[in-house]
Amino acid sequence: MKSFNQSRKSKITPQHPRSAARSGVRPKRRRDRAAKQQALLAAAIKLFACRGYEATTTREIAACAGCAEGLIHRYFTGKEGLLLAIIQDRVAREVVDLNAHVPLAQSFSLEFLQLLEWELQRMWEDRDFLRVIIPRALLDPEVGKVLSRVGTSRHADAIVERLKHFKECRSLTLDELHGLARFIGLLGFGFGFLRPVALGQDRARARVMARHVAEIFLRGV
Amino acid sequence: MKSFNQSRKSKITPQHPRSAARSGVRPKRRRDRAAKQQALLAAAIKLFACRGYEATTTREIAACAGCAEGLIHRYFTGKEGLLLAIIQDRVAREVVDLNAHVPLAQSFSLEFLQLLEWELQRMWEDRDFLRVIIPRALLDPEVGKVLSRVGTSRHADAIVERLKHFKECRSLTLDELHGLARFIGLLGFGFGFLRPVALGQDRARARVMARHVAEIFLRGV
Amino acid sequence: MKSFNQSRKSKITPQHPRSAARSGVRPKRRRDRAAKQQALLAAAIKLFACRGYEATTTREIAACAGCAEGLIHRYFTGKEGLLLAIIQDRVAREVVDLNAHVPLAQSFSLEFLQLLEWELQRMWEDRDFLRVIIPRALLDPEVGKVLSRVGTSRHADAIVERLKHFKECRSLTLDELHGLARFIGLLGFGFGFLRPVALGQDRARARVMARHVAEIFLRGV
Amino acid sequence: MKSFNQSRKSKITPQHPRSAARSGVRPKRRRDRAAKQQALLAAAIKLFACRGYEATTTREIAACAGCAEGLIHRYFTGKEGLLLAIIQDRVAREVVDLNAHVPLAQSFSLEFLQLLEWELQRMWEDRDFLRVIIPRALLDPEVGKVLSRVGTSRHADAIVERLKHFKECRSLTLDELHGLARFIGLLGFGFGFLRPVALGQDRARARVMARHVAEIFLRGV
DNA sequence: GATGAATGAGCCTTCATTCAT
DNA sequence: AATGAATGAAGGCTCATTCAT
Repeated sequence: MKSFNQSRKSKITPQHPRSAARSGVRPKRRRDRAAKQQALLAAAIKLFACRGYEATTTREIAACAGCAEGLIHRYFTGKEGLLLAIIQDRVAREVVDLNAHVPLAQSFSLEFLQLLEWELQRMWEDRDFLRVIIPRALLDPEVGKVLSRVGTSRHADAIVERLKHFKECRSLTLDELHGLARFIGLLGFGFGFLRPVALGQDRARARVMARHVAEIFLRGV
Repeated sequence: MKSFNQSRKSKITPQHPRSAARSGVRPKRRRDRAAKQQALLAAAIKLFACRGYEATTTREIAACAGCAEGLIHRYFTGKEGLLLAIIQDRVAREVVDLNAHVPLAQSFSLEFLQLLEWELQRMWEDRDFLRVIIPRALLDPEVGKVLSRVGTSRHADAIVERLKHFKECRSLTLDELHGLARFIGLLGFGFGFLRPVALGQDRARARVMARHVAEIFLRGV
Repeated sequence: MKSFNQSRKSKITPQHPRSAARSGVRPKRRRDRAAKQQALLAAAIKLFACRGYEATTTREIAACAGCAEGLIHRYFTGKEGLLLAIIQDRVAREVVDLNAHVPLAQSFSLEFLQLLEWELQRMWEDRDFLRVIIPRALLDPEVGKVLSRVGTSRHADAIVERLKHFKECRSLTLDELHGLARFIGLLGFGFGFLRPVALGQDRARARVMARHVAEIFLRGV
Repeated sequence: MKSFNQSRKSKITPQHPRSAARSGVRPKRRRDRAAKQQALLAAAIKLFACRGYEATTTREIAACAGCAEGLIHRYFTGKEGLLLAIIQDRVAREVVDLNAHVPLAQSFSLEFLQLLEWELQRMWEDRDFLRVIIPRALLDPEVGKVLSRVGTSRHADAIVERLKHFKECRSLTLDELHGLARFIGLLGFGFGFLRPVALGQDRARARVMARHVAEIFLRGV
């Protein structure tokens, strides 16, 4: 009975192509290997997202990735290892820096709406990953923690830092600020992912709804 | 590579009817269709919630319900039918009447907080159902529609009606009132279900966060 | 492991309605019982013939006979007992007397053709029974013996007796006469049953073929 | 109520590859697709013949063939596919050439008896196949057609060609020649297969009967 | 190292049989 | 006595995993 993170024999060491380039020895081979691993990860996330983890067969994944079924076990020690690798791959991937892309807005309200927009966008872009990981998070607390770190608290601190710049937030405790940041994330999750993806709502409509709720919140009673 | 969920394969102790669990005594089969159906539904939702739909076997469900496997097929025409029955059962069940249980508060603020509390509570109580249905909704658009009706717009109208009683809401359009209801519902879902259940956050802490956000809103930003 | 005939607990005693009429006690009840038994036998032979023994469910038989599934077990001690009962029922049934229906022909040739015609007819009429029993006979030697007694040697002796009347047969040994009788039966079986039923050949055509072969045989080389 | 066929449920001793039957030694799985396919076909025809198609389990077939159950589905797409494969295999197999094995006899009479002998022999050799296919033909018209082609008209043409060499047949029409061939085939089927296999008659006795009929025919009635 | 053929445990489902009503 | 609801053993089949090539 192994826990989520202690992947005993896993050789998942992401094996980035460029690290192979360092040594002149057989770079082709290593590039192939890394390419196949990526192909498997991509195939797996795509199939897990649209069929579900259990309903996807390793045969399908291998076929979709264009390589042999046995590689799933060699590289990732099985189907479940592939799922772990998907998560770790996402965790390892450089999180796109909010601050580098979105300059601070002029006012608290604008900033709030801007952050919401950013979240809506991110959630939509991550939808395949979320479709895979949410069902797992509902089953396995360990996965939930990872999701929490990666998916939810990801920008939380960054958002808190940004909000601190506004006078409206001066009077808020740190706890309240975190609550606020989480709320923005929640709006993003609910209207950027859940409604369009799970509930089949039109995405544009969901976005309007999100702004609607945000505006009510900002205007106050 | 073992399972994520450490209890995935744990034996379910057969829940034999009543206290006739004394060893050696065959449980004297009874004819109680309604009771068996309920037992199966209860066992199924419990197991689906903690192991996932696919990973739960009909054998386990029957054992947990204390009846024969064949009944799943007789009553619900199979495992999938059992899932549908769980959903329909929930849909059909008279939604516990908000108004009958929670008297209107004295002020808008108190009412708002009270409704939030109610939602947090409801989401927590429904957590098993949500754990089952959310993963399905991510795979099957049809299920998504049901979840939309049941899970999201459930109390929306009732909440709107209640809010109308307060002078603070007089100036709001119906759309805005619905936005307000959605706001409460989202807080309930996010902090009453998602955070404690999926992300493993302490429930009390999640509740505090929800109140923080509500208070900021009520106080005005 | 029980043999074919020792039906230990079977109460298959054909229970003819008229034997019930003898005693004035509850004749209705007994008629019902006998009627249900006959209905079950009829339903079973029909379904066994068109779906096969294994592919027919006791549920179907009961439904087709218009009575409860449990009766199959009460009356015939199960599905297999029903099959035995079908066979015994057929064995017990008074064999239609060849001599009473078909007067001796004027010549050997006419007699031969007349007997062939009779066999073709009998086989066709018995086709449902044959469809049931032949597959069983191929599996179980005991059934084969019954079939042999009932189906093949049935008229053999009668036929031999009739053939003895013709001068053409004077020179034949008893063994040869039996061979001849079996040959007539074989023609009947092949062209009266197997070809139309198993090989899907047009019945009229099969009959013509049979006569053709018979004529060649009679004409000699 | 036990089964008709006393050996119905007897365990089939797993026929592990070669003499590696020494206990404890895992049979060192080999890749020999063609051999495994043949082993499965052989096991299936044997078991189908003695237990019947429905009563034979895929588990038994695999055990008897000394390979894994899954292969039945991989190679033949299931139990039914295995049955079809048995039929196709038989159809495809080059019919042992009558002419290559049996030289034309000196006279018509000798040729007739020789052909009869050949048919009796062939039917006996094909008995397992016939035991499998006849019950199927009684259920499925499609199978009937195959049986018709393979089992009945198989040598008809070859026989007709051979008979043409004899002066006794000069005066016969083609139709009559085919009648003659059918006569021989029917004797072969009836006395070479049906009587010994289905009716449990001694094989030698059945053969004598067949010769009696043939001799009567040859001698002229 | 890569491949995919072979394995076999375990799944959902069917259905003859039992037995409470 | 008759019913049909409940039982549970056993079936065909799938598919993650192993391992000969």
